[in-house]
Amino acid sequence: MPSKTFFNLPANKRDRLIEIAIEEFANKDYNSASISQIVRKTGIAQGSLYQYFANKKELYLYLLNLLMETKVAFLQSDRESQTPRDFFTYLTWIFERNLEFDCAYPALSKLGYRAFYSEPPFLEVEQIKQASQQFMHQLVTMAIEQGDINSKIDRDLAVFLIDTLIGAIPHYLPQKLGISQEQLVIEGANSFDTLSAKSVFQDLVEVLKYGLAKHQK
Amino acid sequence: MPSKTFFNLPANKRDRLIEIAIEEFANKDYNSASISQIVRKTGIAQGSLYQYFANKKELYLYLLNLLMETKVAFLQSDRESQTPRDFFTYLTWIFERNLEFDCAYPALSKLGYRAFYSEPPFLEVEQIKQASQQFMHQLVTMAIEQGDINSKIDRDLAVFLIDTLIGAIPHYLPQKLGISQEQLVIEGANSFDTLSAKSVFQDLVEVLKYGLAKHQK
DNA sequence: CTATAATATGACTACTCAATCACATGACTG
DNA sequence: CAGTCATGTGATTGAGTAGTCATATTATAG
Repeated sequence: MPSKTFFNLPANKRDRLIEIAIEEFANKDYNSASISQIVRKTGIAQGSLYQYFANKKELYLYLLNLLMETKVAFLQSDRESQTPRDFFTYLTWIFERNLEFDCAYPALSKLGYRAFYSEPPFLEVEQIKQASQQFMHQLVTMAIEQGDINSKIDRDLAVFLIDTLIGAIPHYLPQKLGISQEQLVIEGANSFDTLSAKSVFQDLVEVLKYGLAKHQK
Repeated sequence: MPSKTFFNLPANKRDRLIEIAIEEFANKDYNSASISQIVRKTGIAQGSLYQYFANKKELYLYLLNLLMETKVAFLQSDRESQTPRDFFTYLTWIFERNLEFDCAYPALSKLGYRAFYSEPPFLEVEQIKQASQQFMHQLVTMAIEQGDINSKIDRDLAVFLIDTLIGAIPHYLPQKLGISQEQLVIEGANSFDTLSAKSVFQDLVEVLKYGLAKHQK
């Protein structure tokens, strides 16, 4: 969607623009994020940016797609993602891997949480969100077939539950582990105890497991 | 916090201002909500509004406090709220009563969801939010003492879970019951099947119950 | 009727914003 | 060298913003 000109840009200039744009949209919601600010920080002329991207929305959606691609690549890079296993073990892995991603790309992932778990500024965002929900829907369906999840349970409800919690855990984790968002962005994975984080995930998934599994009575 | 002048206002004028202001902050986040717009819609002079409220923030916090008071009054108005009972029955009641509140005060509650489940624009909002979380913390503590919740479970985690789901259910419910947000605002409680809504709540609480209760192994 | 205090008013300040455009610069080609 | 095309530039446009202030209106009291 960006213009050819954008891709002809020297890599360092392009990367710098992307990085600064991500930061802007990570720290402010779509309406408050400012093209002028991005232009000021990069040192690029305002007119130039509008030769790369038709408008604010196009830039934003480009970044959002970049996030999705980066995330898919990140998740697939882990060998373990291929090996099949019990749904709740897999879910724990998703939580852990998600956290790793957030530490590796803090600004990018913040942009994503803002996009998907606040009011989406326009339809396209909602569509991207629904695509990722559909993935969870498939997983849940498989989990039901495998017998990991009780077939009596409404699949939509299960998807809602899991998806909501995946989206909300970044609010809980820093508070629980006693670190601020800023620390996490600066120090990344070093700012907290990986084991405590994992144990939080395990506790959470445990609750989901007992809640969603087949239970007697 | 508003000025004396504000309270001296004829009731209909004051109410109209409040109503329009609530609508503005319900439909846009704090930064995008516009004082100019509120002034235009009410027909009140801009200078007048700034005699009632020192600034945008004061107006916003006034509305947020109004929400909290209204909600507390609403919940306490139900006799059932007094009768003690099992935690998960009570939780179901909270979900149901919450929905009733949302239908009774759609704009006001939307303002609240925006305030508490998006990035709070400033510290005061976070404090109000924490106050309401503390209430849930007490309930969970009691539930553990009563034996409704497994004492092995981290109370913070349980509070997080419940609070997150209470905040997220308004995203799920309209989608599940096949109605739009707008319909709900316009038609209120008539736009959906109350029984289906209740059954969604029961399913959800059931999951929480089995997830959080004492379970063998 | 007059003086004082309370309230209303909307033009105005100083600012930010997304987007545009006329022009400048550089690169490659014949 | 001239000509063409791609790209860069930042001042400008038009619209919006929160908040202020001098002035006007209204209410109250002596």
